[in-house]
Amino acid sequence: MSSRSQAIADILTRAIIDHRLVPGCKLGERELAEIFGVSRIVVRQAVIRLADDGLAQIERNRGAFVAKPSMQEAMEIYDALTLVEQGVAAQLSERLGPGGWAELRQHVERQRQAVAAGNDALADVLGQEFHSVFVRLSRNKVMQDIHAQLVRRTTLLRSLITADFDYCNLLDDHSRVIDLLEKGRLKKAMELIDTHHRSVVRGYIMDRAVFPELSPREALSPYLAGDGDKTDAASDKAGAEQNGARIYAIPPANLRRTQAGDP
Amino acid sequence: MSSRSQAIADILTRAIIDHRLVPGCKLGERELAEIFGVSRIVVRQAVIRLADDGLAQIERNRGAFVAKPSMQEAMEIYDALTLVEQGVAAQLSERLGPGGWAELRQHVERQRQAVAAGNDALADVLGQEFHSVFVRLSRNKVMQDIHAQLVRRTTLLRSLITADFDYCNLLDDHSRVIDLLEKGRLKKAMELIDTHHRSVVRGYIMDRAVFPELSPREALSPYLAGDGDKTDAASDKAGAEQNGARIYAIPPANLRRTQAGDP
DNA sequence: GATGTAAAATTGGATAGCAATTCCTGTTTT
DNA sequence: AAAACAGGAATTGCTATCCAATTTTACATC
Repeated sequence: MSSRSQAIADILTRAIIDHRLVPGCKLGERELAEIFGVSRIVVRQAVIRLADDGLAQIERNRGAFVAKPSMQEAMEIYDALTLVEQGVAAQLSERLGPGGWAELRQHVERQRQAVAAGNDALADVLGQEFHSVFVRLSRNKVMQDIHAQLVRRTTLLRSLITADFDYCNLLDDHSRVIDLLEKGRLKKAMELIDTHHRSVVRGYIMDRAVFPELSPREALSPYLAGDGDKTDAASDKAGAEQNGARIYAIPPANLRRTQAGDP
Repeated sequence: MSSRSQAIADILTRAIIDHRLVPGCKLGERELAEIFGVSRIVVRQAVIRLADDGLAQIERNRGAFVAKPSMQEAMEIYDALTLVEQGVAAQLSERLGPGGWAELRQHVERQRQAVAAGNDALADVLGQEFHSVFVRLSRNKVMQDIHAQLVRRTTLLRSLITADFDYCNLLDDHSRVIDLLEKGRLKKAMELIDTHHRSVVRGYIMDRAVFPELSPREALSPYLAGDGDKTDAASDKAGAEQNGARIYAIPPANLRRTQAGDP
């Protein structure tokens, strides 16, 4: 493995995008150091990584907190995401071979099955992953990293937001984008990507607690391997094994019946 | 000021984009700590920031080095930059008001004057800045940060590259892009952005030392405020005061007569 | 010259400690 | 009772020193 601080940064990132660490939550050095069983310095390095990623904010002499983006910043993030995905769409519409389209369709199909099976958590994750698969097909690792970062930030946004509108008309956006792109109707596809994101962001209402604020110790306990204090939080919130990858996030009630994970 | 490690990361970044610290250069903790007069830990934190930015590579138990991107990665970076700037162009063509176009033209004009005056160093910087101004007009800070990071990485690339082709036909690309966009000829403008970057990257020849490898101490001496050991490197390589901002980079001979700073 | 081994140097991390700043709390004042 | 204040507790940012693991270097051997 690389460095300890990277490992811890990864866990914190995971906890944030799982909505277990919510915006504004204090990331105290001493507390985290104790939780992870490392020195304060390692924690600090991990937090620096999070801050560079836009997931944490460091205030001098006050410490680090899970980032709490403003509505303005939320819109900018979605704008940037739209721009990136539209650009990738343009590239794919020219360059993608049959295998690529097939992979995308297969992914959508898997998600559809998950929805049909009522496995909301899985559907949620697959809905997010679609966008990553999409970008991965551009075969540009730099672009992938940028996109992944933006997606993480949109996921963070969803922690402090209630999306109280009808998601149903977004359900088929993914497959429609694929169809349009493969047919070469790029402009239409790009518009769809735009409205897709726009309708998501329009539904946002901020300044309203959506996810419960857990203490860092509660929030992080499911991710700790050895010394798992088998607290309540670990057993009833985490779980859901799929494809060898653990899926910790279970969307809360207000997102359950929808395609909420979709940026 | 924010943190000490951030300040040091900024200086190192500056030194890298000024081609004073070249790819592959070892960033030893002890050495840098001594140079900056801080503890090793602060240096490590700074280097983590650089690594997150793609400007350094950290190898476990071996230390940090200025990043040495492969040709593949170089092309991906330019592809990503193209994608971003095309996207911004599309936004600006719809949304930008007269004041914005004027600002862009004014910037180009300043660069033209610098070229005419033979101030290659300034022209170089202005050529780079144009792209940043362009993106700033999108009024999206998130996008700006992503773009700035990509520009830094292209600048890093130019450290290990010789651009031995004719830049002359790129000289007016900026103003042509402005003209096309203002006239609503978006597609043409996007093509021009693409060919602009493509012709730059096509001229690259890698695996050839372009900039001399200085020791970190030599490379960093111009940036240190107080304890400036007035070594030779400081006096003959750095300087050039302009607009209140110090411009340390003087392009070497092979880039001098061109618009080399242009990503 | 190639190879193997011991010494030196370097990294990643732990720990203890210190000045500066911020937070908290209890008291005083209005 | 509410506001203002003061001082101690807690936290951060950083230094210094130490240690194990790993890598690099130097040297000796084949």
